[in-house]
Amino acid sequence: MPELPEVETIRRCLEPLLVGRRVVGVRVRRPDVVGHPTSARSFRRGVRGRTVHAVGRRGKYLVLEFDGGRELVTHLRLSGHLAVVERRSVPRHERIRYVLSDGKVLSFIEPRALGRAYLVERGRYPRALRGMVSMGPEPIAPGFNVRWLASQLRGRRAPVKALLLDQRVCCGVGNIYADEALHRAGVKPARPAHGLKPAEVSRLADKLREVLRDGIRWCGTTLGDGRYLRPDGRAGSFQHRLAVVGRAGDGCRRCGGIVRRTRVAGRGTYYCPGCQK
DNA sequence: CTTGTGTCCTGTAGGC
DNA sequence: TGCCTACAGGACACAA
Repeated sequence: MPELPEVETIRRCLEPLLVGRRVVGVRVRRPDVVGHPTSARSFRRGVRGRTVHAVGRRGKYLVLEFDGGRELVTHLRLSGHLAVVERRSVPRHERIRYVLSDGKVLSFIEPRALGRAYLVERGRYPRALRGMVSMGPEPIAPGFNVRWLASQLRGRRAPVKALLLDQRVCCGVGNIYADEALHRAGVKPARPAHGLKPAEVSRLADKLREVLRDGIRWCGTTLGDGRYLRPDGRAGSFQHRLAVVGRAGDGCRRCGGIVRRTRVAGRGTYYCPGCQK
């Protein structure tokens, strides 16, 4: 499932392939993945003819900036995938197809059809995209620090993991990196947020930033489920460096304890009872 | 406001 | 072998 490091990897891969190219054709194969405007026809008409000026990212959203102040915002949700393919190639589960002026095709592939593409005017986000407006600071940017995290955890009795997954608190963080950050920080995912000591909050802020940066460095996490791939079809490699996710029953690499899988905040959760308190 | 639960969606894994 | 069900989860809707 693409989280901040995966979307950032996708962004970096797409940037040189898309900037300066014009979208000469749009094909919507599955209208319900168009989140805005309401009709696939107006989406198609609004995108066609536009030139990509920049490729950005906000949290887990990928943002293609067009001329004329419009943006194509895409959220990949759980199984979404963006691939640059040849003109003849039609990937399985392709939902939207953008034909580019250089003859290549940007294909929005989404087996579960939960991902969405939105065409909006810059800064004017529709109801369906209000998550973009309420989104917190990027954990890898300077605005995210111990003070911010402490202010968000204060007085909250929800499990600390639930707050890491809250995009208003830690944008871009999803199930994998939340578990990995908590493991690096030595904090049990189910701990009520307000019970964390200042040193633990501080460690968590540091480790969150660290694990996201590592995820980017290793080009994201490709697990068997979800099948995240980079736009050129290559896998990421952070899956080889996961400390707890997917390792239930195996030994913790730090303390030798047995990694467990439980359920926290309604999500499958991996942690080590030996070194996470 | 805060917190927990249900919903969307479909490929895959597991049971019999 | 093949059918069926449960499960996975990000973001949002909604209830208490």
